[in-house]
Amino acid sequence: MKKKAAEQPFGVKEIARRANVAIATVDRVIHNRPGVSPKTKSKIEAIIRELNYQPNILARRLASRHILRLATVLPKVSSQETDFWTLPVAGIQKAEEEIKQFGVKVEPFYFDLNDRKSFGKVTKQVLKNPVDGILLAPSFIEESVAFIRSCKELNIPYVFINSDIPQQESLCYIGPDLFRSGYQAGQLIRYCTPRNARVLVLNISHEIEDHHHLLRKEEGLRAYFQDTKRPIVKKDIRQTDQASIEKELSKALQQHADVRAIFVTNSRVAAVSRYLEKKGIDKDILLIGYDFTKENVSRLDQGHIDFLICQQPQEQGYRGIMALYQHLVMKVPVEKTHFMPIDIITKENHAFYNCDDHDYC
Amino acid sequence: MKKKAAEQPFGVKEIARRANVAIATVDRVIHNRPGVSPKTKSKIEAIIRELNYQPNILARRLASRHILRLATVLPKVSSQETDFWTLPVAGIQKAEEEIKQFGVKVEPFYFDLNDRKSFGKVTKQVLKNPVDGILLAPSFIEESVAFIRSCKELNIPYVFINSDIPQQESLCYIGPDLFRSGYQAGQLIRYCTPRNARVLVLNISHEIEDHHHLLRKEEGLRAYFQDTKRPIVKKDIRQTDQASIEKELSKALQQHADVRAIFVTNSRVAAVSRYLEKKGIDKDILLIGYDFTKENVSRLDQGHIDFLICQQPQEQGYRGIMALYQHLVMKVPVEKTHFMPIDIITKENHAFYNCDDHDYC
DNA sequence: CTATTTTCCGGGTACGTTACCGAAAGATAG
DNA sequence: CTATCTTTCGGTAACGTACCCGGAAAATAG
Repeated sequence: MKKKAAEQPFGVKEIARRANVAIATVDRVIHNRPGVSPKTKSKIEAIIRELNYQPNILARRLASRHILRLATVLPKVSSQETDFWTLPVAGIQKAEEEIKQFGVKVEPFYFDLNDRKSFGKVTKQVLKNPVDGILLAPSFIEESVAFIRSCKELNIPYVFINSDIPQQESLCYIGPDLFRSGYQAGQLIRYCTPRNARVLVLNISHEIEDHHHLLRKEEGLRAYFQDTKRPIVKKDIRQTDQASIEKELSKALQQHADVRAIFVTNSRVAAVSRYLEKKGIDKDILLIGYDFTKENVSRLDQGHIDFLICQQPQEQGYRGIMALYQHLVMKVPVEKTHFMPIDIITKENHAFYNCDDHDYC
Repeated sequence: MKKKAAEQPFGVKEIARRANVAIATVDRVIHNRPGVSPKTKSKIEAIIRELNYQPNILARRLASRHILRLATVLPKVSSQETDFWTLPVAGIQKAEEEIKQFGVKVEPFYFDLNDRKSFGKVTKQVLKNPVDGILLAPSFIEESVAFIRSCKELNIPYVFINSDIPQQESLCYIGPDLFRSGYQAGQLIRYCTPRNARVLVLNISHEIEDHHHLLRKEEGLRAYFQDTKRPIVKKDIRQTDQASIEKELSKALQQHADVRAIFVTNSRVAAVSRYLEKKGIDKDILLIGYDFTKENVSRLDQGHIDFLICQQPQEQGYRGIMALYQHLVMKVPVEKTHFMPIDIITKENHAFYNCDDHDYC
């Protein structure tokens, strides 16, 4: 049951012995601190490479008096519009629970998705505190770019979650591949509707950045039907309240009476389903949308929504924090992109969707 | 950036001080070792409760000279039959990589799924070594029950993976909910075939235990169609080579020419798809099967299989090890069952299925 | 060449636990 | 009552790393 651990891994002590220096000196070169002559420094570095020295994380965290502070910058959870962000937040908390033993602390900051100014205010707030890493949902592109410029100056690593801003040298991106998820929706529609049934794409959002986000999904869908002559129409709805959605939707359906499938490019699909149910046409039109929100799941369960495409939101939060942790504590390189699986949720399987991370089972 | 950690958590030192004893004595009661009088023991225990003492895992692992040995008992990977188990093994390795820093070592043992005697031999082998925890795929029920009886006597915790033996006081079960996955298959079939198209259920396996395993899926499928008058036929195939499968399958299809959907209750679906392709009827019959094996994915990609139902095999391995780790190292209670999500894999999304855990993307 | 600064480095303590060794009690035997 | 064993406990060296402090050597100034 109990045995001595294999003494394979060498420590600073062995390095110091071989280099004929003190442990403190080895420590200095490991942390790239000044006070070491170039000669001894290179000698020690050579030995470190030779022994393939791997610092003992436990001892390191134990001896270190620091605590790592991670900040999350996410949209406020608004139960009225969509509670999508509750799940990433849950994942973040789970991650924090796991690693707080290791001296990591997570401090959440929230901005208002309907108020781009709030984003700037919150990010300014973040940088006032001492922070070692940032998890960011870059909902507003311009403001985000400005923010991460500051981060770069301060040498604070940041990871993007849920939507990406490419070429911004983030530590990594964690979230969906938007194009492929639209492509996936295309496949579901092809399987479940007649060959030439019309498809209606609905982008429901009043923020322009977010809109760009939705566009990629639409592109994916169109790419799937590229070679077929499937009729596809698109409708942008800029007001996200139920009444406006219904009005616009009604107009669109009047104009195209042959619509047999609706692809809502975000989590507002519940509002659409309510309209279809009211009109008694929810069984005639295939309805596909996004995200595992409470309301969406409820309406999926009642049969008013056919498919929900999800991207493991709580896992995104969990991995976002863990990526920072891996980078800052474990000092291991992290992959640049973590595309989440494209999960297809139905009435039948929703109860089992990541059931161990929350209370649905 | 750097600050003193909150000194909130009390350690053994503080406990010793308050109890007017030495640290060693506190350590003795913490580990329930002999050599402490009942009086001082209860006094120390009271203080521990009062302070809500949480041991520092890092210091504990650092100071401990022990290494934890976990054994995995899984089916051998046979590329000929099915390489299903490569993914759980990958997950296990990933977990080991993550926690070997903490003094955990994983030692794999493999048995032959086609030879129940090998199971007994391997498990005997396992108990010869010193082992602190076991991850077990209980493919052979009787033998497994005997094995875990020994484990219980030796007080070694064990977790079941991929298939469960209920009421066996395992630390936990990690794997699919078989019934619900069959139910899910029903839903896919309803969506993708005409209302009264016949469904053929294929159980392809020559081991009886395994068969019982498959039966639950069939039950799920039938449960889905319970109220409808959907015609369903079932065929058991006891020989798993391609020729036997084709012979039996051909017989079944001759007998029921109106079959429009085939539900293969395990990963042998590729063999079926090969037959359908050969006969040129792979486009006429909806084919649903299980598991993300290389061959299955390849044939899914070529359009010969329509859906694969998967249960995150690598995640199962990962979580299995982590559950033991959580229990043995972190000493936190683990949930009794981890039902994995029921993932629906298609030509369109397979490339994104847990792509960060292996090399498919 | 001496005085002062700068550069470089070693000693040593701390982090919270584990676990070994041996000492002081107490119990038992003779 | 002494000798021996047993129970109960305290002191303390590790574990591998971080980091402070002070001292020697080297560089610069005077």
